[in-house]
Amino acid sequence: MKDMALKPADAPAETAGVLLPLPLAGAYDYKLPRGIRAARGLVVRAPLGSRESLGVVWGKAEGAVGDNRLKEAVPLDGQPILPAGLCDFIDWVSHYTLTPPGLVLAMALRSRQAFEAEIRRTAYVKGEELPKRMTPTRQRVLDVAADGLARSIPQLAEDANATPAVVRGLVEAGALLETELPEFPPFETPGPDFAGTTLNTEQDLAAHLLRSGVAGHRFAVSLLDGVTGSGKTETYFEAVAEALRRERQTLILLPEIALTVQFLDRFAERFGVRPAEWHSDLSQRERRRTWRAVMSGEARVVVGARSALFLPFKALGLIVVDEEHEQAYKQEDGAIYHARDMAVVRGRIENCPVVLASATPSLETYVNATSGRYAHLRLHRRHGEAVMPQVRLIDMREARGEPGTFLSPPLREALAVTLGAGEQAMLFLNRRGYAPLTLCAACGHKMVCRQCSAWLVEHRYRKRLVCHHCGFETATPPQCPQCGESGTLAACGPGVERVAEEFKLAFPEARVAIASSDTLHGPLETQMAIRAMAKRETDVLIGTQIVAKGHHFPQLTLVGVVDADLGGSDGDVRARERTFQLLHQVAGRAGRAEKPGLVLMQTRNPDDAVMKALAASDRDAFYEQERRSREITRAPPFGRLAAIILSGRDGEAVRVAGRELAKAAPAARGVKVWGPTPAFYSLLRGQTRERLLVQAERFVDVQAYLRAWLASVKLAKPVRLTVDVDPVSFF
DNA sequence: AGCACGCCGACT
DNA sequence: GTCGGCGTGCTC
Repeated sequence: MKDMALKPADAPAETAGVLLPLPLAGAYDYKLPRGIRAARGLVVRAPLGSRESLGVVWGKAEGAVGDNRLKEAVPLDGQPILPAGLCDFIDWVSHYTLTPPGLVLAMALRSRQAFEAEIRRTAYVKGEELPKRMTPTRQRVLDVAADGLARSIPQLAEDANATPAVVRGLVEAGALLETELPEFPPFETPGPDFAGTTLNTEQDLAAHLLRSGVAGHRFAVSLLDGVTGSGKTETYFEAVAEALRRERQTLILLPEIALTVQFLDRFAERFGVRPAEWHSDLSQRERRRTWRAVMSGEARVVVGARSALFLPFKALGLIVVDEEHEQAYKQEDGAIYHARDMAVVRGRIENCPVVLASATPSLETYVNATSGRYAHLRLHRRHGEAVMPQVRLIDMREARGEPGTFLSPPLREALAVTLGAGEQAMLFLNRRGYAPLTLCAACGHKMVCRQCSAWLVEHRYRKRLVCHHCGFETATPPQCPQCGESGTLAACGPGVERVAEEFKLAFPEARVAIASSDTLHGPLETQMAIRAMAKRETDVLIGTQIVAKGHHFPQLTLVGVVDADLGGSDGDVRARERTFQLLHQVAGRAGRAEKPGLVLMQTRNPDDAVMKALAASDRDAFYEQERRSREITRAPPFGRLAAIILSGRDGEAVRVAGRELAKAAPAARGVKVWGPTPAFYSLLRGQTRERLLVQAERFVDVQAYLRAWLASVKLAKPVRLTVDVDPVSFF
């Protein structure tokens, strides 16, 4: 910062390309004040039309606009500079995802007032002098201040049980001296050796490798691969400790905020203090505080959701992506990116190790780990005596119960045995509400959302039909809106509510709880339901994927999967992988203490590779099969995919645009373009959606191909075009 | 993203 | 006659 002033004051003003946090194609040229060097990353205030925007010096001026017409951008006070690693990362993400660089910058500058001058607060400390007149109240105030800490007037008054007037009197008398307090209390530094850990041999070996990676200060990716309860967190905490010892920062990414509370406590047990947090629920103030502390290097460890990737780390020494296979890492709106993949990129740019942790890695990561691109650190053993549960398949083509029932006789029998033995059970069905489809028995009319093309899901407790995509709701009508017949609307298929109804009928005395996002509002209620289960106030928990994640119930010995085929093969290359991951995770809930667990999965495809691998508890058999199938079909990671989504209110315009775009697709070796086809939910929130899919061999530069293609077409106004490089969902 | 300019309905 | 609705387009 200092050398910027070294330029002679009479040197001509420099120009620079300034990136603005707006969806513009590139940087805009500006003049800089005389004597200010155009250093990349320099944060400026840039006049823009009639207003002013924050901007960042990005490079040389492009020269598209004449120098005489350039406005002057002024550096902020203190001439803050974004870390070079962040600037390079923004460019990389922009290039890879085909997102305008300014939009990516906007994600990085999400704390708008991050650069405003610190608001310092006046505070008071005890001085040398004593007041001429001493009263008991005055004495109390001085006693409180005796510890030397600076406090505000109201704070002192409150702590000493006095009125602010008394405190002010002491200030007048010179017994309290005015000082300034920083705007925020500093982040405390976690202690790498606060609490010792005992690791088993396997964990110790993995921890050793991770530690030396951090010490070596080099980019390398490791997959920390271990079943639930094998101590992945404890193991990578050793790498965090090493980064702390070396005075480098750590970023730990978690897939969702709901998981952070428990995580923060666990972190505090190991390191003495909670780490800094970063997620969308932070207040403006907390955001500003954390952003600044990350940039200054004061925040040593940040735990956050995917957006934490765009924080201005001063000296990043380690990135951990926990539960790396989670789909929540894929950002689907605004800039579309996969936080796990971008974490690897950031690690490469920052020259630091990246640790991916999972019990059921994504196939991409698995392939990278088994091919030697990533280090593969496996943790096989579970804590204590816990063993993996036994998984048995129930062939629903043979074992169906009464029509309209969803719990097969073998599953009912197992439930009876478990409850009879005084143990707990869980029924898993990844479907909210009572029934996913309501159909008129007389005319066959299906109740669908007018905004979306999705079925309306019946929520019987609330007596409403709900669209799970746009939130549209309507009272369940007494008669069919199509043919007008009464009492003909029939619920088709099960949701958790319906399974609960059937269960209660069969086991009237059992204590049941339903866990879905409809019954549990927020992490607090989820926590309460989990506690009730842990305290054995619930016998059977019936839930959606909300119950699949890491809670252990020692008395839970039976897990029933109501429909293991859900989410089947709807054209999504990753559907099988996701089914496997989810069911594996659900199965892991059973038998975590000394009691052996049993998992029963109801399926109509018992010969499917996913089911067979689950039944044989042979995870790698599934991965190897899936790897081969992806290799044959040139699906990721053996080929590249990119989706182009066209959307708009005017359905016909969208379809026309789709056809025109397809016609303009350049021919290229190793590239196939499919579509346009209506997107899976072709109508979403009233928007018509069409999709084109680009399938390319690995040697193809997909971004260059897409750029050339999209530059050659001009779309009609009411149609929006989004590019999704490496799509994971096919909505 | 803002904010201006611009061309059609109900009002002090 | 104007105030204002938000559609389109530009900002170095």
